[in-house]
Amino acid sequence: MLGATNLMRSHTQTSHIRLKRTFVVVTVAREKFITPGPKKDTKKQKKIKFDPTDELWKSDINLNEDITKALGGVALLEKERKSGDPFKQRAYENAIYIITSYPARIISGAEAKKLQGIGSSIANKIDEILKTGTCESLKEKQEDAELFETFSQVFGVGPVAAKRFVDKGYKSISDLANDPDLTDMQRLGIKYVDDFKLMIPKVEAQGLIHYVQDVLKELSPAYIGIACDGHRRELSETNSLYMAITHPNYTSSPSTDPGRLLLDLTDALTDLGFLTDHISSGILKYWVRWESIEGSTI
DNA sequence: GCGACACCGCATAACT
DNA sequence: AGTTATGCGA
DNA sequence: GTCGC
Repeated sequence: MLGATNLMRSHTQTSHIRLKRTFVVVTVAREKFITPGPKKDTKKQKKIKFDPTDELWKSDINLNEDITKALGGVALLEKERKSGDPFKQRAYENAIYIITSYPARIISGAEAKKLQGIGSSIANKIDEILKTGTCESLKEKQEDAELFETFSQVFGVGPVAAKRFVDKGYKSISDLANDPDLTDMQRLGIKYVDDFKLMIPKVEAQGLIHYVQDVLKELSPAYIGIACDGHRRELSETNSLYMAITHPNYTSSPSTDPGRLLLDLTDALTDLGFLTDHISSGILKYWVRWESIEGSTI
């Protein structure tokens, strides 16, 4: 939460809106969420540390594209196989990023291993890539990895579900629609798979924000609703929209909060026909899909 | 060799 | 029925 | 997966 004022600290809600094609997400931030955590101290490093701001690392072209490409494939396979261990995944991404930025041709795994972020496992793979041009494991499972990536694009489908779909033999997103075990969120994700990829131009998002703010004002003039995230950062377009809403009398307490702050708003927006599909809904979080109203200027 | 690598709310499944 | 675990998004 | 203890 940016600029956590006293107001934000005691009571906060976020609303995420996406349009035309649109989605609204509303969350109430808890005190814990905006409390800055402890800083970790960095230690000495004997390995060569990657610093993207250093002139030394400024490389316009990737001199090791064969390596990073193969590693990218291996990373995807690992993700598919292990249903996405986030730490392993990050380790691969980090290594690929470093090698891509490396301003010289890598001629051995040992050379790469000197870099902080590249250990023996990736060093060995680099040797294999340099020797054979690829990794053995890549050849057989390439298609699975690609399908895994495709299915992962669906909102509500994570590594576990994506892997399940691959194992079931599905070949396209349209195949997923018939799966008997889809969650509601996944059904919506399939329905709006293209929709979710659309960006919301700034001007359009502003209209949405004002619309929500007007509805909020009508509920109670004391309500406060402000845009966050991409809008706050003045981006020309965003792929989603968040709002934080609150009220002077509101305090976020899971045990006592009846959730009315959020529900009053979403009920009103639903009655107006503004909200359509409800992705999820709770006391602290409310996600919905919404359509622009026919003839409306927003 | 072994834990850290950020955290949390919600929906749903898997428990008891 | 209530409780805990898992998957997911961000 | 890599790193640091």
